[in-house]
Amino acid sequence: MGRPAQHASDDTRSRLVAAARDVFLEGGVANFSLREVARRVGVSAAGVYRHFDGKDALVDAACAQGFAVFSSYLVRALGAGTPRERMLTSADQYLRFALENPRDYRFIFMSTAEDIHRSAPSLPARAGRKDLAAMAEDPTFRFLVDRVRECMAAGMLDEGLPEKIAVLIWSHLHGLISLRLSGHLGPVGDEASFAALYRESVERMLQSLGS
Amino acid sequence: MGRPAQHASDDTRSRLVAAARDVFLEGGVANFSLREVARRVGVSAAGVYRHFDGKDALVDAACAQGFAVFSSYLVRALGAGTPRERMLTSADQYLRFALENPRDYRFIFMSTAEDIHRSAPSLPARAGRKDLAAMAEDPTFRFLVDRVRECMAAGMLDEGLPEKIAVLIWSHLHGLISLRLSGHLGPVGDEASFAALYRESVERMLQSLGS
DNA sequence: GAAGCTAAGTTAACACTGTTCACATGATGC
DNA sequence: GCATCATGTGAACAGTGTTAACTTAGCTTC
Repeated sequence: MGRPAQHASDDTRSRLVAAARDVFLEGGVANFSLREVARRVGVSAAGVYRHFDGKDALVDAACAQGFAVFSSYLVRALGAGTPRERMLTSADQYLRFALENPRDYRFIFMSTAEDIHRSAPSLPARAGRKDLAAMAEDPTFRFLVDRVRECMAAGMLDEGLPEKIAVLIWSHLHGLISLRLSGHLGPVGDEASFAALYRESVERMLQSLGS
Repeated sequence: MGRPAQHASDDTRSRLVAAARDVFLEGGVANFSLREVARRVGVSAAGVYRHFDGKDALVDAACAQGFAVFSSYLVRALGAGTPRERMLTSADQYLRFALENPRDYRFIFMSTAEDIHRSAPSLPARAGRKDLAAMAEDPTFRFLVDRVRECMAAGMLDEGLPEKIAVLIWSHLHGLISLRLSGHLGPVGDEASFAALYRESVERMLQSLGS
């Protein structure tokens, strides 16, 4: 509160994450270079270490900002009138984000912590860390659970564990998008017809989960 | 045929891809090092270039071998008796492969060409390359389309474009597995209960697509 | 105002990486 | 016997992440 400008000149810090984001979106994970980011901001490579613990932390910060953009897409769906419309619009926004920011989407949902960081802890370690407690904080999941819950309350989805239904729906959406983005879904054709397939698939999903 | 041992001593070549696979599975994409592979085989870094065009080609070779392992899982499903059993067993084998070789699964289905290679051509370029023609050769997709087709012939799936149905099913399976592997599915709990959710989900899917 | 402390930056170095080049060497074919 | 060619080598280059020692500007506190 009254503390006098704790992070007064974090200007370069934010310029670093902005540049990191640029570099990242231009070249992907493989081409990401801490030195290149430093170069663009006009600071020495070592200088970056005054603001971040290292390359990984810098990438994390860039990712966090990408996540903020994603949230801005989802939140627009809250403007819709009925629970059903909010659910459908959420799915739409989810798709829009993926198609308009494919690299961000891949980075957030298709890359694992192992891909990004160099440490390679085995799966159990990650699962143990994330299970239940930490997972409840995943904003994407919470958002979707909320949509499911209000659809249940409105009677257009059968009662049940909202988390379980949310998993089913999210998996389906993510699966379609993920396969599309990774190029395994060639025959679907252009973007418009993929979007159509996506919407058709969402409707079918909701219908099959309703009474 | 009669050509005298064109690749007589490709022994080191195959040892290179074996070592590459080891290194890759141990450390993931980020930690993969051509020099490390060369070191393990007992060859100089430059020597690798006698057998591969560079790091990317080496990774490609390792990936191709991983894909062969994947095929060996799928092909086991063909032993089942009825079309329905073959379909369900295929889904089971798909899951088994993913859970027993999570790194391979991620490498094959969750990483994009951009993640692996350093070049970062925009999405349209990739889509153009893979659309329709090349896609028909994707063994995974062909396999699944076959399963769908014979289920249609057996009357347990409604008639329609098998490719379209295959996309729906595959997306669903992949979505579940992908979210599980990337740690976004914490609350589902242990592996056994995830497998149960997976199977339940497959049944539901088939039922909703049947007459 | 002088002294001291801290945040933010520097340069230099280390141990890596992928890649290329000029060179050795051992087997093969004529 | 001699040339060819695949297969290997070592040295070098440019680039990477990271660390250490050093400067410097700004603020606090006597």
